[in-house]
Amino acid sequence: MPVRSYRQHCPLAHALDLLGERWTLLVLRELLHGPRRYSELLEGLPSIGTNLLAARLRLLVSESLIERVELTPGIDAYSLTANGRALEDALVALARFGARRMGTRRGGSSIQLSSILLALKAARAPDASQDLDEEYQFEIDGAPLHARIRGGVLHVDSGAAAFPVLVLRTDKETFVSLMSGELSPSAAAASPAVDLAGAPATLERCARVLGWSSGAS
Amino acid sequence: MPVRSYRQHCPLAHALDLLGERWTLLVLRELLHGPRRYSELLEGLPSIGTNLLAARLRLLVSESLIERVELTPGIDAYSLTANGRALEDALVALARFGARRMGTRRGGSSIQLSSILLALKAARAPDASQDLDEEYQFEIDGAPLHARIRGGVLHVDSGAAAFPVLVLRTDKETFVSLMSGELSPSAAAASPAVDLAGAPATLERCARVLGWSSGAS
DNA sequence: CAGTATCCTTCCAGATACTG
DNA sequence: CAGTATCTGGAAGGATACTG
Repeated sequence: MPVRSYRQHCPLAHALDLLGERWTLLVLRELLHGPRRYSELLEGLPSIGTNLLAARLRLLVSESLIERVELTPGIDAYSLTANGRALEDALVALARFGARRMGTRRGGSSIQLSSILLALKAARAPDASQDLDEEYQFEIDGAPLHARIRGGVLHVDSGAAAFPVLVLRTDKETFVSLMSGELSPSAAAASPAVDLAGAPATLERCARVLGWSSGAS
Repeated sequence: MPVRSYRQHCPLAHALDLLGERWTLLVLRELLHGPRRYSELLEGLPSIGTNLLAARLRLLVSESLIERVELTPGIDAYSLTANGRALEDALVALARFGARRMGTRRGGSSIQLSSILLALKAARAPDASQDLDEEYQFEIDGAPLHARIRGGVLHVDSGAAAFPVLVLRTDKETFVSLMSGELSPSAAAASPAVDLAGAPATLERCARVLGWSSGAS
């Protein structure tokens, strides 16, 4: 237990005793979509400071929310345990709250791929998408991810889709401005920074399903 | 924006910029179940220190997650705004995580009524309760609260139930040991610290529905 | 690459005194 | 009652130099 505990018999206080320190939840965000090496974590968490990252990893390992794994012989990394994966709902719920008040991008802020994935997971499909069953694939700075809508439920993960109705290749900055509504789907389809396979109308539908602000409520 | 920001364009980082400081989420927990006066908040957050509570309240008001309201003429209090209420899902998700690793009560830890309410909201009804439709009422140190199960969905709130199949009066400590499984429903029914209206079998069912550990998985 | 070690700054806990 | 103001020790955080 951390030295600084709330000392309340409360599930929330207990969770915060564990996770409430600075950076902890962002480290878990980085690991939410697969194992990461120490140096990759440093990249994804600009300005964390090596001592803090090491301290957080030590804590999370000791609480068995994460574990060291051998990625390939000689290369090891950190990976979520089943206990750690149980936090996904909480991270998504917090992200959903944060997304509502985030607005368009602020100058000087960096963009992580893990943030984009989390933002996609935090989206809620509108009621109107109840009867859709299709997949969208994105490639952001070369990294593939996909979203599937089926029965009104959205499922997002990294990796390629099996039968996407749309493939959109672009960079992080452009994708973020698309999500925020700053860049409309039609403008994106025409943009030289975007490589789109699929009809522009499909991209419009995708934007509505994922709640990209230009179309939705 | 706080001085210490993560400066990432990420919905989670954004939420934590706002809520990540110590005490902030616990203040919101206290307000989740109704308006509270400054002195009531101090009671519910032992050891917070008047300056920190004032600082957190100032921040939350300025971000319009809470607002001052006049409870009765001359008496004012703090209350969640609609924006603040949007955090309930996140608090419940974190509490659900915390509950899994909380175990039985630690010596020296205090118990707040708001924590009990949150813990009840974090419960998930088992599949077996799909066909139940009933209400349970609790009175903990005199404060009424209730849980309703219907269609497999659990709804918990403060206040009295309309047609409870069970009324259980006790103190916070006993109720907590009941929730943790330390005290079995049958032992509780016989305990002098508990005043139960309703069949012991009903209390057993209630304990299963609310996931009190002795019966459930 | 994967961390420790170090130094310095900022924040927090706890106490207490004061104001309208 | 509902705060604000001030103080002090200690813990956490930030930056960077260093090591196996």
